[in-house]
Amino acid sequence: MPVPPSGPPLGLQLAETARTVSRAFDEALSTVGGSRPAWQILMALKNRPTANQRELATAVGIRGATLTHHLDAMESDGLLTRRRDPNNRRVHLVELTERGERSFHTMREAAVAFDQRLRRGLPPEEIERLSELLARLRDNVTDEEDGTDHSTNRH
Amino acid sequence: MPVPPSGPPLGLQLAETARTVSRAFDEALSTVGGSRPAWQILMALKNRPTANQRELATAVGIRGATLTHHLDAMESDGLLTRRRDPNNRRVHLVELTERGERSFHTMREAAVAFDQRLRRGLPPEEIERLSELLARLRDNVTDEEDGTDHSTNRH
DNA sequence: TATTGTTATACTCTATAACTATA
DNA sequence: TATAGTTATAGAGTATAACAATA
Repeated sequence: MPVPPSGPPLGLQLAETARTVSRAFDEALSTVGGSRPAWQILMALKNRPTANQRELATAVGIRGATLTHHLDAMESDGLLTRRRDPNNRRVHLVELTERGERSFHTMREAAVAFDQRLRRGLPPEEIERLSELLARLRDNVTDEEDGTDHSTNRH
Repeated sequence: MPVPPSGPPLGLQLAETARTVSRAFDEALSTVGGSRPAWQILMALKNRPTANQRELATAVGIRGATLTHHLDAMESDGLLTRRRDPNNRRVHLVELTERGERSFHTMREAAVAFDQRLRRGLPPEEIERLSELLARLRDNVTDEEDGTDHSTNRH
């Protein structure tokens, strides 16, 4: 079985980078009292105000029960409210509070600062290139049209 | 406060890519009965056979207690043995068993296959470039010589 | 019955603190 | 006392399964 001659497995480098960077990113957020899940949920809410939870969970990439878990914490922190949709009382509309707005902006600043740190020494073309490469990696790992059998229906 | 004009925060894209790719990588390993921590520990062991646990933990980037946790599982799976170092009986030497060797090779194949999937459509120069960019990102996030105050002595 | 969300429970990875055994 | 490792415990993030409320 021919093995690619290229150096250390890309997957490994990537996993390592992923871990290192994610850790630093999480830490940057927790410094301002945030967390990655909260940040992603807040962003999803900014994109679609008064979203229901199914939409949110999908946007954030987690399961409904996991979302509930985070929303409970964020609600008791006063970042958001949940209320029934009058049109369909099964649906809970999630909305940001004033405090949630402020928290979002604070986290956004932390994320931007983190970005600047991350970009140090990388000219814009490189950033652009990296951005494309990352998108490509996501696609490569998400798609399943490639002949080989990963019998993994995405969970 | 000037904010970089560039699109979606790089940190976010990266976190998202990291999560997606890490998840897929973890799944690729678990398909062959492995896991990321086990894989990293096995690799560290291949690099320095009969390492002690302090060295291993450092190589893998986790705490001693966390390593013990994983080693317990791997030992009861028969992948490795721990025995006292006769020269310094405080030290536990960790060594791969036959079965550990096999497991390593299986995981390595899974990692290589994952890599090929990850590389799809990326010519070697791009991979090389990506590899450098990733290293750069790790450095940017690991270093602390940049004026700003992250009072984070690396844990 | 189907859909939306919650509750109960558990798993994985990680960590800190207190402990044991050596030195 | 200092060092190597383990045990006890906890916390964050995630998941599945069973449930309640609504349609």
